[in-house]
Amino acid sequence: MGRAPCCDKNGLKKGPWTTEEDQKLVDYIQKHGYGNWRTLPKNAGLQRCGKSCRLRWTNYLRPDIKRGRFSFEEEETIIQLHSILGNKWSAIASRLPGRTDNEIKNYWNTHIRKRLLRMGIDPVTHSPRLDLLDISSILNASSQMFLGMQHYPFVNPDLFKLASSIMSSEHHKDLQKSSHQQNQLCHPQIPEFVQLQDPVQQEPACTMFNSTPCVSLPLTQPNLVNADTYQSSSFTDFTYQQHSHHELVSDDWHKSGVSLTDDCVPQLSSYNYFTSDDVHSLMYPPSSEPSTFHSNNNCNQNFSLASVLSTPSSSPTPNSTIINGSNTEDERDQSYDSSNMLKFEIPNILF
DNA sequence: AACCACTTCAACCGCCTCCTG
DNA sequence: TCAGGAGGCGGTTGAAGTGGT
Repeated sequence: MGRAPCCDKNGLKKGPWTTEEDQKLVDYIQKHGYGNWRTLPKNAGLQRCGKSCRLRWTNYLRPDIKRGRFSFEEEETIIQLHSILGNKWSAIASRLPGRTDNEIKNYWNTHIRKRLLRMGIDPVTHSPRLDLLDISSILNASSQMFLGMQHYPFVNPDLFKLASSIMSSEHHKDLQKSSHQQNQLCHPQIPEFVQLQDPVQQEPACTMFNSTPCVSLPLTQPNLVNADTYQSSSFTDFTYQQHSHHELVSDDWHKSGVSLTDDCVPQLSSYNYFTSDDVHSLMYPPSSEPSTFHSNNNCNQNFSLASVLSTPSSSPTPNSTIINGSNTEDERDQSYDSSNMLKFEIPNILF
């Protein structure tokens, strides 16, 4: 359907807001509250589009906005949530009190994204950039991709619970629509939002079990399972990609050492953590050749391209550590060295 | 001091979803 | 059920700021 402009653009001011305009908007909202942005500018005596007023209020004038630098914890949270939610800036912002989606989006694009790229990490997938790796080795290894699944590190459970709750609420209605169909196939204890069906294919997008598609996940967004489930399954974005394009049948799970519970939940045996040396070798490789990334441990076929890792004590200091502004980019890079964020390893099978 | 390149971020644009009549 | 409006969201832009020469 056609969509009329949100406002008559003729005679409406654009561009930076003046202090007078800000004051008018603040005064009006303090007296009458916000809402009905279409009529608000007229009532407030502003020659502005309602959308412009809303944006100005939500991104700048709102009294609860936290201005200033992002703390280390905030940045860590952004990265972890982004690895799960993708560019859902509003969802990410909802978990960072005082921060707006616009601010987080800008910060991601101007700081975090660049840093990840410098580190050879794809900011979209949170995986090592494949264009920097030996593709042939990767292809050869792809058939063994699932063998090391039991060694995946896992997303910080707390963060994952947050993300799960976000996505759960966001997709609640959609899930209500589709879940009853899937429920016939799945165990009743399977949370609704792991039973999504690919709306396009009309078949499970990620069938994990060949005969009984208990868990199917949408292709249009990162894998997301219940937080409690995730503590024992630990998908990464990389595995998501693989699973999305290669149906994972039950044999794969059995071969990989993943046991299936009655709840159709894969059980993983252990979590992996990484030493700071491992991270350092990744972030500061001896040469620009990505293939020189060394596999740090003795777990053969250990494929842990985790974008977000468990950070139970992620904060390097008891108090928030400011990493934006006063610190240089290099210093900020190094600050990751002392945390276990952004740690992943290249499996031996890729060499 | 002037110029240029680069970075930052507020603001805009257009699309999408939800709500209402 | 559907059309249309309102609000929300993510991508993009461009002015202002900053640093280097």
